[in-house]
Amino acid sequence: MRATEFFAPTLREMPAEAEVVSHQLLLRAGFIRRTAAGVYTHLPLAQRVLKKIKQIIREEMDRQGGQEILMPIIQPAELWQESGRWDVYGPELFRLKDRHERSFALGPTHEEIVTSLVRGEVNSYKQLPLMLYQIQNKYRDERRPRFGLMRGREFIMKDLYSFDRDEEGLHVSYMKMHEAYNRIFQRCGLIFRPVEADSGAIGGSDTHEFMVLADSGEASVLYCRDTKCDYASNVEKAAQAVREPGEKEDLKPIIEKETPGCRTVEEVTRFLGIPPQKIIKTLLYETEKEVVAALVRGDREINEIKLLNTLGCLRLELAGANTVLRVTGAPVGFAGPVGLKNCKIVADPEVVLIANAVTGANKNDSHLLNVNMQRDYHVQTVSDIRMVQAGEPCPRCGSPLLEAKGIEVGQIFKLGDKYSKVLGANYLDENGRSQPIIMGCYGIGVTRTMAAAIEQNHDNDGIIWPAAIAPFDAVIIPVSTKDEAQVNLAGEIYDSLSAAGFDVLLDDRPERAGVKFKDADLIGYPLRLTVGSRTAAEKKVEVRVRKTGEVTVTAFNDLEKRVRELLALI
RNA sequence: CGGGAUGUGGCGCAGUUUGGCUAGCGCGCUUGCCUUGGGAGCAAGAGGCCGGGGGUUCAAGUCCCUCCAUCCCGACCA
Repeated sequence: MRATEFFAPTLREMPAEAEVVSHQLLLRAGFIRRTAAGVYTHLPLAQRVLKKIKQIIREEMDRQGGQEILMPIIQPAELWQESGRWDVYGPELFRLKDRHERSFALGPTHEEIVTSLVRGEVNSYKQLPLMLYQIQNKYRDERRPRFGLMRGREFIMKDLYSFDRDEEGLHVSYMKMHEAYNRIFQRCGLIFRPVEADSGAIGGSDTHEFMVLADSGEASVLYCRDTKCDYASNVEKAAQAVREPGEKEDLKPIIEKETPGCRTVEEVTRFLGIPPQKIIKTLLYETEKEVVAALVRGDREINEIKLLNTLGCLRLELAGANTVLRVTGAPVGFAGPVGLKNCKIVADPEVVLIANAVTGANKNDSHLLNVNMQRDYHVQTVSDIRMVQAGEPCPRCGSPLLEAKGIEVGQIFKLGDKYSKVLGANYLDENGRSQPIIMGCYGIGVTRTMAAAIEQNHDNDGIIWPAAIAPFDAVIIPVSTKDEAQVNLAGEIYDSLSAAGFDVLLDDRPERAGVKFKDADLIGYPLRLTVGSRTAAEKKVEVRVRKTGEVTVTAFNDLEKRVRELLALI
């Protein structure tokens, strides 16, 4: 491809609408343009990168036995009503009507479609296992699309669905996808981690998220410092390590103490001169069924996802001031478990271990000292309901946990019979018995992976593409387009590298060298091949590695070999 | 959905407070000259329903009402 014919409109200045690096650089370097909020047009550069990512994905899906199909974006409402998600999915589902007033949705995911396909075609255990996938646009009417391609309303996703006879079969399929995902992101040149994750509303099943580590990531990941231990988890899910009971302390008599205006843990610790570890923090939550008091140590934060899973409820929110007053008899800030009635109490295991604790007295401006579980109060449930923090011991090996920010680029999920049951996707086993097909689903955000690669690989000058997904392997820059020797040599290089199978861009624009260098750095070609007066006469080429800035001079005859070597290293 | 901000040539912005006559600047774009190793220089040009609608006024980019769009923070997110 020649730059004079190539559509890659770069911008000198940073567009005002972009905040995150990947968004800024994708716009500036001429990869994308915004069409509507959260909806983008992919220009040739982006399309090239996406093609390479998709190709890697296809190869790895096929290697594990996946078969590519293409399902419709437009999905009939009936199927969604059948699965129950027409009502559950909410406003995030793009809905539309045809001229006959029939309702449709733009697919945010394809469990309904694929399950309905399989239920019609698969009847026997002999047809299982089966893995079907597609790479296609997805639609989610996000409340707030943001960060460019990181969270759009239209995005490209690979989704594979596995169909097995039983849980064992599902586990095999799941591990195949786990392996495939590791290979995919590795091949894309990304630094990532598979982490344990919360399974959300579906509950109970295994799920892993694949996180590209980058400071701009929206998710927090905890992982074991010991590289031999592979524990890594989304903070939402991270379990606290089992703790030994501390030194025994004699139980002291309970005392009520006035603590005027001390509502927060910090205020109470300062007023009473005690460490926050001695405080039981009591938070009231409302679910769709009841009011619940959640107890954690004063220096800890509640993990609402864990609490929600513990309670088995659908909705959970912090109780308002009126509810707190009604249930505890005191304003917000003085709740405690002692004497608390008409309210379920859930405690974190750490709370059990606190001897002579301080809690709210359920009375304005008062706290209780020397409170002890069993003697002074009882709880219905003891369960891990708090956030784990960096530095705490790994639940598997005890080494300290480290924290990192991650961008979720993929998730693999054991669905079980959730969709097969409601949609009636069954097969006959060897005994002629009808059984629900056991399913799994496995997604990769393709456009998000492109953005994540930039978040992880850029500098002040622009993008630094990993070679495997770069739009071109190299750019060839003749310093002066008026120097015939340079132009001819650049042309020869272009022809020979193209013939050797490389993707190369010849920057034949009649621009000054500086302009072409700046654009090359911005767009992020892994290699830059400069043909200038210094070297052209000897038929030599300067090879510059974008990532390291390293420059070497190579004879034209050795260039193909040199390029191959360098690309393999990057 | 709550809070905040912004809409003026392709991009980045000034002008709006205090209404005034022909709407500016930088970059980019076109043509010519010149230049060619890190976004050169000179000259001449093209390009604007000042987000839309309604209103106030002799007069609106500027004031009022309303709608829309976009971005940021939060809440939310199989």
